[in-house]
Amino acid sequence: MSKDPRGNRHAHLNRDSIARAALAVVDRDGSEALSLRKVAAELGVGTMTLYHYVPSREALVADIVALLVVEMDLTISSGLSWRDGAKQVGRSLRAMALRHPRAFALVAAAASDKPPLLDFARRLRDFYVALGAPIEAFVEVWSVLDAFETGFLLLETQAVMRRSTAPHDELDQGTSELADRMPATLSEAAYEEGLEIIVGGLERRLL
Amino acid sequence: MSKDPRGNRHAHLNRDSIARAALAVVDRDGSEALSLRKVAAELGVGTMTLYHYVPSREALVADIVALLVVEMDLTISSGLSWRDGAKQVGRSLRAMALRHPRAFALVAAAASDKPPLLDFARRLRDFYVALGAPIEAFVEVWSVLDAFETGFLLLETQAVMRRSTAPHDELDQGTSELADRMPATLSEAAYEEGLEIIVGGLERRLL
DNA sequence: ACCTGAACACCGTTCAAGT
DNA sequence: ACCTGAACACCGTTCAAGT
Repeated sequence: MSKDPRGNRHAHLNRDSIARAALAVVDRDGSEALSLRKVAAELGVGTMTLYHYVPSREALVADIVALLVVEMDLTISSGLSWRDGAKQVGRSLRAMALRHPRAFALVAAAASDKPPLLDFARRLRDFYVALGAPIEAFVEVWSVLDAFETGFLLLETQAVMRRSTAPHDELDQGTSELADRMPATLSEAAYEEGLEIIVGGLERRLL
Repeated sequence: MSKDPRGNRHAHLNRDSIARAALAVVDRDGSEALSLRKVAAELGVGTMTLYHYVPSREALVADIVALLVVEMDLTISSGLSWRDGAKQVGRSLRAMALRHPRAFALVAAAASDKPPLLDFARRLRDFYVALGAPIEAFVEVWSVLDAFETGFLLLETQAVMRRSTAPHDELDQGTSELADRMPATLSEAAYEEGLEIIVGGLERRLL
């Protein structure tokens, strides 16, 4: 290991690069296979070196969630309505989930009152306010819409992961039929349908 | 340990009693604290004894989910409409989630194409069919409604668990305000509102 | 100053041995 | 036949020591 001018043995190592390596591990091996030891090995450093940048495994997971959440598109194109803005966010979340199906469970399980998701919620609130949505309604709108999106994408990413592994053999007929219809249902069309129902309902009721 | 007539040293031990002990551990210590070793200690048996009844930790978690899912109320009172049936199921799921806030994450993360949840999906389909809902629409209705309910209750059970621990001190003002308004929003009223929006929207669109 | 191996207290699970 | 301790291959994390 060569030393950089400041004496760091690993100049490429920092909180961000560690989070990216961790996300790569999750994308490849699944979220339950994430371990500090594996991430350290991936980066070619000793396990304990990571503790100089990240205080705990929990913090590392939060960093991964932060990395995923910045991928979301909250840009405001001119003339964007509140309805279309909400749908744009929903589609952007789905695109992120499908880019990282094995990591999405971490987003769904992340605490909504702490930095990575709470910061995102703030960005989202500013987005809605900029679109002219009444701020009082924000938390209501966000919770109902976000609940649907998280729940749906949790199901859809599960289905995506299943598709790339084994089929259902051992199950009886009636049950299998139901299971086999799920992949088709957990689709872009169903998601758009859900978005339309909820965005339409919220508008009629709150705005 | 005394022996029963059949020679079993632990007559009270079976897959169901193990699942109940495991659920008790999760309700008390949280889902991430679940371990076979702890459940065995709770039951006063050696860790390896559990393997004669449950094949793996994964199966034990599935058994816990099955235990939770049978708590749901799918009884059909006479004259029940499809709309009210859907709401009854939604309220029953919420009641279950609030009875087991620390265990609900296991339900949300459970595979929807395997026995515990798939069996429940079948019961649910029969319930909707009995209420006169068109069977073709079932998977669509179920996925949109279930997505909202799972997502919402994941947020609400998180908030419930937070309430029984520390408050938010270290966060800056604007962010805290947002976080502080969440508990009030993740309430029965918001859940009912979401149910009404979605059930109404689905009826208008599919039925 | 910066990094890290050894060690500790946990896991799930296999296997061979206890009664 | 029924049960289980010891052991293995993993964890996250502490602490004391390496350069």
